[in-house]
Amino acid sequence: MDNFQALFDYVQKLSGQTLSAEEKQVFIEHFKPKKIRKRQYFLQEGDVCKYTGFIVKGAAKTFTVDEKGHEHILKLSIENWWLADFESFYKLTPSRFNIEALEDMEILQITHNLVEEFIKPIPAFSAMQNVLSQNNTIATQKRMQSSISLTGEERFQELVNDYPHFLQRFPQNLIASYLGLTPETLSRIRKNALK
Amino acid sequence: MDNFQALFDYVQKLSGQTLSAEEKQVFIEHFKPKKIRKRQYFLQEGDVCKYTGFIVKGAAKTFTVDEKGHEHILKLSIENWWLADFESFYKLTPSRFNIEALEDMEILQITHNLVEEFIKPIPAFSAMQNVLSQNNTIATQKRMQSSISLTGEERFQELVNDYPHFLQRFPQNLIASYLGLTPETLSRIRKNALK
DNA sequence: AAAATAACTTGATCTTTGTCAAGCCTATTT
DNA sequence: AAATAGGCTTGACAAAGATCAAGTTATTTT
Repeated sequence: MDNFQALFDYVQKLSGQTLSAEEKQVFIEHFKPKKIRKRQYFLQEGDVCKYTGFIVKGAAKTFTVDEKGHEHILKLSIENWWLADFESFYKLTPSRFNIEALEDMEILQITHNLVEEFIKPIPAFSAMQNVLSQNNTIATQKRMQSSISLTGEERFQELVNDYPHFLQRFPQNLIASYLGLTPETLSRIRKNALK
Repeated sequence: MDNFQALFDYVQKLSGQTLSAEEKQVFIEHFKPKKIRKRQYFLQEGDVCKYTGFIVKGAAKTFTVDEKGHEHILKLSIENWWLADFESFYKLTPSRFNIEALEDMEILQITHNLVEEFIKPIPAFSAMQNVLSQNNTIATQKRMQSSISLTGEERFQELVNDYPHFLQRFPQNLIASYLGLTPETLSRIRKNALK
């Protein structure tokens, strides 16, 4: 179960606690390894997000499609992130989002019920959840602040500073969408920035 | 301690649990009632946010000021919300935000340490925190999605649907800033919408 | 290697939003 | 009652960003 090492490392790092052999066994028994091929959907708009998946390898985008057929990317997710539309996952309501693999992926997936029953009782896991929730609140707040107060060019600069590896990994049309810009506009912004 | 009833109701409602008399006493012993007058600051940019406050009465804005001196409102908070810059509150780092009372306020405030030591051990409280954190994740995600994919007019319409009481309660220049628009643009949007 | 697909760039033009300035209400405050 | 401040609106203009169309360069796929 080589896949699980990444998950154990992640839980232990974020929680600052160690997992016993028994606890690791609980993870192995309830998380299911799954492969998702590039362009395959993890979640389709209108479906309930029954699983959350820990990304061992690969990357995905979470997006909506508007009436004009344009994609808007809410999230870009890579290794050591949790894949899900949490609104749908928590409430079991139909999702407004699509989640699609951008590369071949390996994930460890689990349902909400199994998390609640078997995984949350593990202290390191619930400690991890608290830390994760704080980090998320902070990151989303920053992104929201940028969105209401910065220009496209400034938001791009911030992305370059905060997540430089995203630029290596994802094509610019996806980055543009994530920033709330068209690909054309981002192309021009980059051109102007080379002064 | 009439003030505390709002807090008890809130914790019980969100957690779906009841508070015993002893637990209520713990709240009363550690939360300090505080009045904040209109235009007074709860937090100044550069200071550490040492307290979080439960709003019993009144309203506040959380905002930054850019180099041109323009305000950008990240949050508008009213009764039954928690007042804080959570990044600063959790990490005890200097805040990038200001929080200022828009009306005379009554809050119940407490430090991070006291929450951790005395309040979090109360099961209803930590259950409330989990629910709150989920609600927050969902709401912020929705706002972010709107911000990258909708026009100003559409974002305004969404606000009208989701938080109609905000329009009654706050002047339009604050609403505009919250939406990432100038007051002039929002004024024109409203004018055009009356067709 | 050829074909097909996806990604990036550039130009021309249109739309949305911001900026600056002025005027008008409507509450406070004095 | 006069004065002041805060908030709303409108106009003229500027800037940022979107759209449409075309052409180019890379990557995959066959």
